[in-house]
Amino acid sequence: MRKRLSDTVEDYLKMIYKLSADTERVGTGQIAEALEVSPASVTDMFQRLANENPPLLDYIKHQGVKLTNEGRKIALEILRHHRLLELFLHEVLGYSWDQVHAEADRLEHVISEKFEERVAVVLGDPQRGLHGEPIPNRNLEMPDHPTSYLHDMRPEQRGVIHSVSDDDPGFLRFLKTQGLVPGAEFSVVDFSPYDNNLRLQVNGQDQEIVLGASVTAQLKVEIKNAS
Amino acid sequence: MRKRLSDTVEDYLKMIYKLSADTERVGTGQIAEALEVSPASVTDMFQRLANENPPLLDYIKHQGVKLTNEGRKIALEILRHHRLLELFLHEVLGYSWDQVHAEADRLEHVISEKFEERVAVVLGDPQRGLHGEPIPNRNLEMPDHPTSYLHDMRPEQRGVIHSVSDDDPGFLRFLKTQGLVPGAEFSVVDFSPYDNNLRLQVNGQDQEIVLGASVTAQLKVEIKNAS
DNA sequence: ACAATAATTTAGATTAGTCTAAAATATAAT
DNA sequence: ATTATATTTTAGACTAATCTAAATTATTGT
Ligand SMILES: [Mn+2]
Ligand SMILES: [Mn+2]
Ligand SMILES: [Mn+2]
Ligand SMILES: [Mn+2]
Repeated sequence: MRKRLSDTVEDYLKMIYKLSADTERVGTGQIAEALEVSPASVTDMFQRLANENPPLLDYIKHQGVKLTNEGRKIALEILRHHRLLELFLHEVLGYSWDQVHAEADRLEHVISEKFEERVAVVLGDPQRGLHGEPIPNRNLEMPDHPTSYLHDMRPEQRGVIHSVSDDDPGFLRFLKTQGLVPGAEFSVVDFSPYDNNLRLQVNGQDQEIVLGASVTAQLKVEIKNAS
Repeated sequence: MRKRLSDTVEDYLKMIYKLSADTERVGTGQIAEALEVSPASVTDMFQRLANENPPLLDYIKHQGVKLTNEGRKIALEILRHHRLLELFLHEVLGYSWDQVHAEADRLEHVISEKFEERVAVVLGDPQRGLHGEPIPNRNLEMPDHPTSYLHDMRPEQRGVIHSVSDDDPGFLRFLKTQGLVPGAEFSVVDFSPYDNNLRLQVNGQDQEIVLGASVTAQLKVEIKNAS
């Protein structure tokens, strides 16, 4: 039995995990920005979590933090809850894909292991969330998944939308109108170097679409090998 | 939009509502006992809730509190959440009737109005909870329900179990083995004045059973008119 | 290499919810 | 009607999580 952690602590760990995809260490300012709290609050929390027993963070002054194995386990636990819940809200309670995130963000801290397990069974042990994200398995191992963004693709390349940023309902509704859902195949037809706009042809859509960097940086893709 | 209240505040209001079934005003000590906090903490909370805008409690020093209409609405809201959730956990996720309470006690504070509504629809707008309790309707009106306890019945009387105290898993499992579930009909065959034991014949059970006051005081009954 | 700027940390304060110990008040008993 | 007991309230303190303002440390540009 692990000590009961506050929602706040769980949110910090989850966010540190997410931002660790990009950089080895995560800085005070990044977390302050992402969680919308002051940098001073973040420093305080970093210190507290690094002094926990066992430590949840590896903290070096002025250089930010790295999750310990303990801390990562907790982050993955919460992420599993979140993604199972989103799917559950959609499949069982009929939420639309832009409505699930906010509800899951609260419930993820509150459900028991039993609830998690029952939901997983009802859903048939899914490996991917409603927005395409990989779901950590029962042992909290994260399945392999692509790490490229649409943002970095160039003309001639073909790909499949893997997963999309899920926290902005308006953005999600927009994506759906454009057919940009996980599994959608597309090819890049043009690139504008100054604004980083990409022109795409999405399979099944009759019009080509042009997307700015603020959109393309939110879409993870699997890049198809040229055949 | 009502201001977001803490889980703690919601628990106080819910408990005050429950204890108000017996006495007009609820005292400091009763709540301290029920919520397992010190009397000093309760006094503090009584004062804070009475000074809210609008006030959630009507507090008179040394005489305890009464819910205001505002306070009652919140208590009923949480109670509706709790009872819908218990039923949902049982029907949809396969929890047994002794396992639902603890989970619902945490989730009740966290689900949105939308979640509540979807669950109500999935369950077919139930009027009674898994342990027989009345469920406040969408407008937070509590349906009519009996207020007698098995404890106060006497030989010759017949009755139906209406609802049972739901917070002790062991107690709930015991009740099930005795056939003492909501809807069960029975007749009182004997009463022992010194220990308040009651001997019952429960319909469908072959053995008569003897129940002490600590059991009979936990069972709400509908008393059948002699016919 | 050194000053200017940016990021981070420390210091001190605040709020909700809790506690223990002491003071005040109400209830019960003689 | 006093006294004894039980209950409630007040006073003062603690923790988690936050803030602002000031101090410190890093980074960057010249
Ligand atoms: Mn999400
Ligand atoms: Mn879990
Ligand atoms: Mn319950
Ligand atoms: Mn509600």
